[in-house]
Amino acid sequence: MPDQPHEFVDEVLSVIANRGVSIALAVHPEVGVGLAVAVPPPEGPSIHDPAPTADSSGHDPEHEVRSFAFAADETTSIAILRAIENAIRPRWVLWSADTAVALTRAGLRLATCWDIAAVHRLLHGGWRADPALVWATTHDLALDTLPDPARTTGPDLFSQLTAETAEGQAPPSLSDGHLDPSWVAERWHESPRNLAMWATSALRVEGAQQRDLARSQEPERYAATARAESATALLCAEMTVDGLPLDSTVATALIATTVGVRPTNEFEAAAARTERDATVLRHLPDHILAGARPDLRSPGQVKSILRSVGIEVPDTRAWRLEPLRDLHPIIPALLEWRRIERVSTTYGYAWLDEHVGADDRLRGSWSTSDGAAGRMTASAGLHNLPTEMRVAVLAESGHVFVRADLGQIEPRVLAAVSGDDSLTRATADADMYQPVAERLSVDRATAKVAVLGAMYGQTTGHGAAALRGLRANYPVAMRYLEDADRAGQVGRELRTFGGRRIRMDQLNVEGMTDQQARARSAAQGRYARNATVQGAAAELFKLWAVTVRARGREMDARIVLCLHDELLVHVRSEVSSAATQLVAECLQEAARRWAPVTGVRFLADISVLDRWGDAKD
DNA sequence: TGCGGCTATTG
DNA sequence: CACAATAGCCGCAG
Repeated sequence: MPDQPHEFVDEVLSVIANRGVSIALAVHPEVGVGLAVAVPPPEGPSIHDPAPTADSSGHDPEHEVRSFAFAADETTSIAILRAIENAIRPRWVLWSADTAVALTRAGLRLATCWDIAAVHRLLHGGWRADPALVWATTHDLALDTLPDPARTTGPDLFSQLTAETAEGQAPPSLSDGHLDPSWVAERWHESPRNLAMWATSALRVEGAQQRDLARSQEPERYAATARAESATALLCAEMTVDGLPLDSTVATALIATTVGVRPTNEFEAAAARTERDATVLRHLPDHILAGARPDLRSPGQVKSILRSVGIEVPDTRAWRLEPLRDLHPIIPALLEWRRIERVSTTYGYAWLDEHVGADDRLRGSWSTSDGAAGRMTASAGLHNLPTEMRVAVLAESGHVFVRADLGQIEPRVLAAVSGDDSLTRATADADMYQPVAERLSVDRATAKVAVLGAMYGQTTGHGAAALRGLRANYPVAMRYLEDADRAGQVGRELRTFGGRRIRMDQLNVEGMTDQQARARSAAQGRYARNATVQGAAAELFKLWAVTVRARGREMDARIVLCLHDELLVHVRSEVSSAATQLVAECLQEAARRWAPVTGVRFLADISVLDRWGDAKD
């Protein structure tokens, strides 16, 4: 047992010589490092084993799992991992992206990984992907017998069993096969030895996921998606830690022009609120104001006060009130109040205080995929920052943003995943709605609405006539969408092009009227129809992003924002043209790897900016 | 206290 | 108000 970090590294590397091998990792800042790796036996494959059968881990049964443990503080742990990373660049197997966030915070940015949770979400859909569930799924255990972590009394309940496993290499599982909940909660980091066993469990799960991918409908493509998802988890960890450069002075000024100067205490804040409400309430007759003051934040009360001035509306959404502007002065006053109230509550001083650090970085947490079609998600308003606020997103001194967005990504992706030759030919045009319009003998706007309507499942309105034209001219693509729609309507399982499972388990029509059930079924159809396109677009986008991350490392290009079809890369000013070229090349590389045969053209609009808000669309 | 509904923002 | 997301507030059930 080595007691110096470099001896430990040497021992690990003496066992793992080849680059790119999978090493499972469990790490804790106060405990140390645990590693596990599958290695071939030293004498080579044995010849006397008559019929080697793949075990549940999915790894070659000839391979022996070796585990390593080292007690260390956080700094030493990071140094060890960095030495191994630099020597052989392994594919680090992680239980989840939490580990990647912790390592990134500590200054270690891994090149590649296998994110067990992300791969689980890819293969099985849904959001939950904790070790207990993933373990049970990969071991074909019944999910209804999953131990409830909340009701577990701790180690004492299973002390005999865990004492036994602590001596050997067996993963910490119960007699029924489920992961021991006390390990999931606490015990995994009680000692370096436990970390090594926890890593061993992770390695078995990774092997099982590889096995499941190998047996899937499209083994190579789905496995490629799993690797890209894992790399995306590393990118998300970095965006979570780094944040988005934001000039808080500019942001503060913007907020001030809308809601006024920052209140210095609760009293001032309340007074400003009352004053704001009064700009609307003064348009009301006295007898309404005589009772309790109406609450403008309550949609029901807004409806009643509008009724009191003779305006009857089914709801009070802005788009519905907008045409009624001239009917009564309270309408424009209310719309303006809503705009200001919105800034005040969601993108005001509280938002600034909570999410923007002293280093002028806006930080939210990023996740690799939502629970549905697989797009990335972000909190802290990173994905829905009002366009006016984007002028505050400012590159650091000596830096610029390279901003790139994919043009017409969803219809191009539809052409690729459906394999529609006619639609693929249309993608040769930089504006693919133009050739579609010519083919349908309609104007461009109509063609665009029709194509989008087909992907969203719209069946009524102006696009309806053009929809028939689409079916006649692009039958393969339209059939692809209609097949997905039908599957969704009856709750049949569906996967995106890259293999993401689209869950359809919310088919609960109990207690519904026939009409409600039909509406639900139609909604699921639209959902499924769109998820195949939106999900596949997300797969291409993520592959593009992680390619930029990998290739941009040398010039220290940092992706600071991902917005479904848009990338914002923060780079030193002197490499801006190299970075621009890189982003363009990475798109072509990603497209080639994602859909190597279809010949669909993908394009990006790329510009160099100081401020995100200077982007021209 | 938790959750559905309403509203607003984005792609 | 087609498809998706996050977020804040209100009203109501438990």
